[in-house]
Amino acid sequence: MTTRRRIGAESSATRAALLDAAQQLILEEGFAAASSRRIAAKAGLKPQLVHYYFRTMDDLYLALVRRGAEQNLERQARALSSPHPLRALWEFSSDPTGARMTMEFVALANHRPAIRAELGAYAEQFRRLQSEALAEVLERSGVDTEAFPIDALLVLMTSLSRLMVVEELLGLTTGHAAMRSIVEQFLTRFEGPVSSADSRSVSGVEITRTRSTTTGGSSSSNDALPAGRPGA
Amino acid sequence: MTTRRRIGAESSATRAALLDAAQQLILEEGFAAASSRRIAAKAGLKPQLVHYYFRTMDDLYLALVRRGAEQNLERQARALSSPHPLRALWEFSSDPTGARMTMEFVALANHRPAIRAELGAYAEQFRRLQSEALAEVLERSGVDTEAFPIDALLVLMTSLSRLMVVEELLGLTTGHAAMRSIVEQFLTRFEGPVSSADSRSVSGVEITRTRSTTTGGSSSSNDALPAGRPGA
DNA sequence: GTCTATAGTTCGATAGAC
DNA sequence: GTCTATCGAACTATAGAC
Repeated sequence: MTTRRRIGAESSATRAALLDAAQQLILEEGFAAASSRRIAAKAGLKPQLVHYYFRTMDDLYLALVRRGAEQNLERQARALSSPHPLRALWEFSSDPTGARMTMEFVALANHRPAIRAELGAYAEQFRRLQSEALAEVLERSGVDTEAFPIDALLVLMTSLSRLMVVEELLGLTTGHAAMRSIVEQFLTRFEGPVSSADSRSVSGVEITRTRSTTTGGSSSSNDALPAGRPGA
Repeated sequence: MTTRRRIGAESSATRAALLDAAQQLILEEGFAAASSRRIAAKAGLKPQLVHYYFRTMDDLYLALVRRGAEQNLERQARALSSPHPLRALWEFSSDPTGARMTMEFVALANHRPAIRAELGAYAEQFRRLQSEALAEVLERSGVDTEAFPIDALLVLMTSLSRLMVVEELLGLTTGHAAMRSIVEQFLTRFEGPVSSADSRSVSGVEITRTRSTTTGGSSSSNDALPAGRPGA
């Protein structure tokens, strides 16, 4: 079926550089701008190299989903094991860069079955991870998981953070301050007030969106698509 | 500045047919598929007509935003004036077709300033309309708007309906049933149980997504982009 | 692993005849 | 208002030399 053609190794630094460039382009100008030519140009490489490492553009996008998802699974695991998992989770999924990246991919997934399948599978993993990690923590905290199941709480937190990020992109902030204050009350009630120790370092959402050269394109060098599960 | 060239009247039936075709294409295959050539083909017209009615593709997309937004403002006004405005609002913003259309446009807006501005403006209008309409109703219903301001409630309802719709597109439904049952409790508490009279007829979200010919392309003939405000 | 060369599409947009 | 004709650009993907 598929025309047999040489394909570069997954471990290649060039390949990683191409993925980095693609990610940056998608974030800055959307998928329409992430063409093989432009990706290569941004990475300082020849366009044909894109097709050497990825048979089709879909393959490239898929690789991007996988890489981002793996990074996020790790980050989320760290967040969930913090002393204040709820708060960490909230901040994690409130990261604008991650939300934007997720948005782009979900829109793409809507019309590309292969990407939808991949994204859906990871989304389930993300939620399961959250669910399991919070189960014991919340029982202890005194949350009434009878009236408000953990999975529902996760849906709630995810949806709120996602929507607010996206609305802010459009310049719409009506009701956001009030909503954030309510969330803050909730977080404080079950995990105590903000301690300057958490947040930042714990959630690990310190996005370096400004890589443009190729130097040192190791697998951990790129930080976009960092927030919550893909699903908003 | 702009090259002067003839532009067709806004009242044209052909123009409406082009917008219909574009909307359908976006819904089915995303913006990437909504090219001038493909839009014309779907409408059974010549590609050049697209540029006769719209100077650029951005102009066409903008016209689509405007038309959809106006339709939605009307629908939402109807929903809000129903005997059960909260429930009507919930069902209105839970419509999958509207959510998908909004998603596409938000992703586009993210990288096209003109569209972002237009979408943002409408989003504000939508929320203001919701806010004003619910103000009196809720005070009466006994909702504690001190602890939970109306605008925050709107953010909450919008975000929940949007996220669940999108997640379902990906095949992820964990926590949805539990969340819906909680929402249902809330709605029942303040507006009573479901009466078969509301829903369907009131929210006006009876989508006719299956137009493919051009016949009768009046301005009210197309029903996509029907749900909630654009903002998720 | 990276290069040159290139086939084959599709795209947005315009000019000008009817 | 709709048509024919067309320019110039961008795109995905492949073959084959180095």
